[in-house]
Amino acid sequence: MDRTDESLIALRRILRATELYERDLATAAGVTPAKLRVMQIVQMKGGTTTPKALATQMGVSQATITGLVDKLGRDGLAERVQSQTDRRQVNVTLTSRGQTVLDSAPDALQQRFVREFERLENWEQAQLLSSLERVAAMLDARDLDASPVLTGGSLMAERD
Amino acid sequence: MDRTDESLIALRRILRATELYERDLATAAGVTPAKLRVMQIVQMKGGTTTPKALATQMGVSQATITGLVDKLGRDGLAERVQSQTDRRQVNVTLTSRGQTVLDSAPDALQQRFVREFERLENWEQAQLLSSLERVAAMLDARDLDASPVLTGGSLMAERD
DNA sequence: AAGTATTCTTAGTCATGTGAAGTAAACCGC
DNA sequence: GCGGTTTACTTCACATGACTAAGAATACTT
Repeated sequence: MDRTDESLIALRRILRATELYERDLATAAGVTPAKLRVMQIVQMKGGTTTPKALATQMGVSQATITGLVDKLGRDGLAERVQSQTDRRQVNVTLTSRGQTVLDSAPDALQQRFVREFERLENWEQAQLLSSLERVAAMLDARDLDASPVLTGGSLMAERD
Repeated sequence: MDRTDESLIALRRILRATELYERDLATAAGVTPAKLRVMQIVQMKGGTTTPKALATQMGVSQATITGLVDKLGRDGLAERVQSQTDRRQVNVTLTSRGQTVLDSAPDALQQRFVREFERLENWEQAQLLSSLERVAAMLDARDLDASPVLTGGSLMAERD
């Protein structure tokens, strides 16, 4: 078996481990993965964002975000506030309960990766970082030559 | 920003890119991601496997596999065959149409990663492989001390 | 042979995602 | 400032993927 295959296998293990772990973590925190992700992004954006931004960030449609925000609202974890400057817009913010829940539900990757990573030697950390960024760039490239045509709609849409 | 954070960001980019890409690819092939995954695993296992093995491999319950195999059957992409040796067991195989579809829907990671990977210098490949395996080991539950219980039902979330 | 364990399916439920169609506000050209 | 277009979001109907609980059939163990 060559290195390409082995690398792919390692990559799949990473994806799989993360996916499974995220599910469990969300269950433990009493929120579903998608809702947790929304809350994390809201926090990351400084405590308030629009559905539009959430949809872009998460790579899903606005309709999906509407549903998630509805549920977060019902759970008392987030709120909608009409924007003053543009009344079409809605700002999503966390309630204090939402904050609490979020703080108690550490990020899946965070939890699992950080602990191990910080245990490594300096040079190892440097090498891992460099490799991960390399791989990310390889996968994330939006300017793929001869990229296979995928779906209708703008696939090459967004990033961050 | 320190290396830990940067590494996490890179890791997330990898996860996100893969997730989005997989969706598009499955859509383009006319199958859903989960069904595609099932077909890929069947092929990987040499053309036939049991639901049990699929469930384990995918990290999902058997009931889920039953549903997916039902749908693949309805679509004419896979078939169930009673095992001769153990009549509780079922062997899932691809139909020839299933084969065709699978061949025309290259693996998401494959597609995107291989092309870039094989372009790298020898030493770079070696380093990436080593790093990826390292990260996979870090994330993989099996290798974690005090790993949180992952299986169904109650999860005692541990906090550091 | 009886009891237990394993493999799979069925049934019911829930979460996540979509597209299409609708509403309301903002923007643009004149 | 009016009319048309674009943008931001919601609603609705529906597909997919996942779970648990319970059941049926077969195999294994003592």
